[in-house]
Amino acid sequence: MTDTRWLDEEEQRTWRAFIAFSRLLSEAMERQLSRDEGLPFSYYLILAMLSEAPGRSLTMTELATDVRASPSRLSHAVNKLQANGWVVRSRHPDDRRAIIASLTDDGMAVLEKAAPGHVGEVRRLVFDRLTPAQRESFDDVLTTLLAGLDPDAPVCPDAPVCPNDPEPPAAGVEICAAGAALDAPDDDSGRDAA
Amino acid sequence: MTDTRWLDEEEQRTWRAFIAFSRLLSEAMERQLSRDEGLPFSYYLILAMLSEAPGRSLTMTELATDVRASPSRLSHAVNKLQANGWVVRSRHPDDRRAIIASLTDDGMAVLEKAAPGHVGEVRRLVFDRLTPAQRESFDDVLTTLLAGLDPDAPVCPDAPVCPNDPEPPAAGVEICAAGAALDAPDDDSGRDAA
DNA sequence: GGCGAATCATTGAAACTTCAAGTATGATGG
DNA sequence: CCATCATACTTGAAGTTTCAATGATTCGCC
Repeated sequence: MTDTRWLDEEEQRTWRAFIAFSRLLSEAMERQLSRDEGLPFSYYLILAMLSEAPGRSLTMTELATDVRASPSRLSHAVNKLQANGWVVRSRHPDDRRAIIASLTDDGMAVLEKAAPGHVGEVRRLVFDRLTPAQRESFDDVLTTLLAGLDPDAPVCPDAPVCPNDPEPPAAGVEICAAGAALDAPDDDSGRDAA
Repeated sequence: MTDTRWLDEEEQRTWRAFIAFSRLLSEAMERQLSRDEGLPFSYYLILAMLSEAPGRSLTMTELATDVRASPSRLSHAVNKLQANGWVVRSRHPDDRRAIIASLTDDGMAVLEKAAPGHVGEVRRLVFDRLTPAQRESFDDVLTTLLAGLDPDAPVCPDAPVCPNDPEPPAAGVEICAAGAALDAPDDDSGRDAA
């Protein structure tokens, strides 16, 4: 117990900076989305992830994994999103335990409306302030730490988070709305995919 | 609206890595403290900040600023901590609007008990995985970004967060429990405050 | 001295998340 | 076939945070 290896002064400074940054940034993101769209960030993330999925659909379990939420949390959240008409649930054809959540057109519209403001905030608060070298170091550190936190993290090893072209142009609004969807007129094919 | 400057592929990868890291780490910290001490991280932070303050006391506003919580959030949290006997409230001698929150001996004991496990987790998940150069880059990036988020952030400019020696050896358990307090036998001066 | 604005803090309701069951379906083995 | 266990998901209650409204007190100013 007393053999704890405490943090030295520099480590402590770094740690405090991280805590502070992490809180302030997430609050800023929440505030922006909440103010402009009345949407919590975690809900935005769900819509974004669905928008990228083939057929804009995923099972609850897949979706929970993607947004890193507990099954319970996701279930409650989808209840809300469904009540808003942004997501619908349907049975899985092969496994009747599973439920498929799909983004509706209304949900997609909400996401497309929210994306620019959200991306603007990310850019303003983060990327516009970093030199290319800093951005690269940042990425390096995050990747390193992430590996230790989540061994099987499919986060961004080589391939991007989302298997984004095994299907017809998935046309999702990415977490930060890479923009693909905003130009893609219609993939509304709906689902064959799912 | 359509003139949004979207994130390029690298920025997007970095941003997703940050989101993932941030969530996973804070969940890991919460889990560790909750499992071992039944204490939410935000409460731990309040105790830690109080422990570093002169006389182990701060006004609610000062405390809220230090832990970066809203006044309301802090008030609710202190209600809980007070119910546990870890913090007490008292009137400010000079400004009767203000309330002084002070860490009790019981609260200090809880903090000292919780610190080693918490620090161990931080070390294991973060600092043990970074090279000195990485740690330094990380600090640099965080400092840069923090400056933009919180202009008047007294986070760690030159002087450390807490005015830590204007008084008799403050002997606090720092956020990461630098260890000072764990050796400091007694500053229990308690202060007129409590 | 006293009015109005700003500051310090608290409260209750609503929103979100977590925790501990609980239901239903699928897979396994006798 | 049936018992058993694992998986997929939901629910209700409890805990924490946010939001809007409110009570005190102090400060600036005439």
